[in-house]
Amino acid sequence: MNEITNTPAEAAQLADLTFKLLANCQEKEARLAEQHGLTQAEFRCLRLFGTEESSNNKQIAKRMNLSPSRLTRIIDGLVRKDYLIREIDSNDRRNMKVTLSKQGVLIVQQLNNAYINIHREILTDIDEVQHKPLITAMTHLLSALEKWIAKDIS
Amino acid sequence: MNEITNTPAEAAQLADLTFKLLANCQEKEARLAEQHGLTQAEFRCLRLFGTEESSNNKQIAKRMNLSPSRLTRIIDGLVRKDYLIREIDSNDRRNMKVTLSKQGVLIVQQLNNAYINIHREILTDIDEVQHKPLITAMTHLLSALEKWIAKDIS
DNA sequence: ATCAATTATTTGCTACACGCAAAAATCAAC
DNA sequence: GTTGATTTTTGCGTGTAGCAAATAATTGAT
Repeated sequence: MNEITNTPAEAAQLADLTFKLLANCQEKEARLAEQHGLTQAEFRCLRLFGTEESSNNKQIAKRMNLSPSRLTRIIDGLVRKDYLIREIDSNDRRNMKVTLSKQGVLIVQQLNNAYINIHREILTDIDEVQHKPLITAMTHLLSALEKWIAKDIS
Repeated sequence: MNEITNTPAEAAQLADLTFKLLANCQEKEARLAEQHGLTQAEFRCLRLFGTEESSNNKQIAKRMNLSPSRLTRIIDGLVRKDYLIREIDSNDRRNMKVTLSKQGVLIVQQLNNAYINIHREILTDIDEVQHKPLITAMTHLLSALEKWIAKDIS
């Protein structure tokens, strides 16, 4: 059991901040996805896919923290929209080799640019000397959060 | 049109951070909700409800950024679980007056404590001198994000 | 006082998000 | 070659969410 000694006020503030931040980030992602005719799941899949060569269903599912069956259907949608190509892996015919199509590569680039632009815009609204502290602080928060989540699979 | 002058590297880092933070916070909320036998929507509703006296369907929907019809069903669930009481407002019989039950008050307290405890735990994992900068930075980020979202209803 | 417009809630319908369990196909090992 | 493990897919149930129509109540104009 960890000893917890910091002031509760700070924890309460942080709780409130992450709660509100979560809602706003969700909204932000939903908007961006919609602007590109994608569902949120498809958006996340493409973004996580990134420039990765190719992968099979199960690997992507694991990285996205989703069930393989869910992934099948997300990829269904992206194949229907001609962003992904799904073909049987000739080495192991149980696997589906999933690859970005030409259009897929294109939209991933667009998506990344748009996503980064949003954050560039957001940064213009924050005092420049705060930028590095913000990124440092959030990096710490993220790793602490990841640790908490990993731990709590009790 | 705003001029955008900051370094793209920072924007890309921030994009990556908020993307990952979103996924992790979602996971965190889902866990907490599940531990209390609530769906995520119910969790958010109760948390937003907080210690507020009472409210009607539409007001809650507006605050939660959901449609009134969606709210009807979320409240349905919370009434079935005996956390909320729904009765006709005698002043205006079109309104439903929604109030926390005794059990409701209790679980909201539990929920808040648990939520704050998580963040207290997370803070123990971050250098103490970083706490205030973290909160300051995230407050700025949140207000910048809120501004971006409000603006972009173009 | 009555009737039309407005407002709040609910219900039916639809679409997406997600996981579990069973089925189908393939591989691996004996 | 049969058995067991692995990958994907399909069916089904549940949760999330909004829109449009139906219902009920209020308000306002005549």
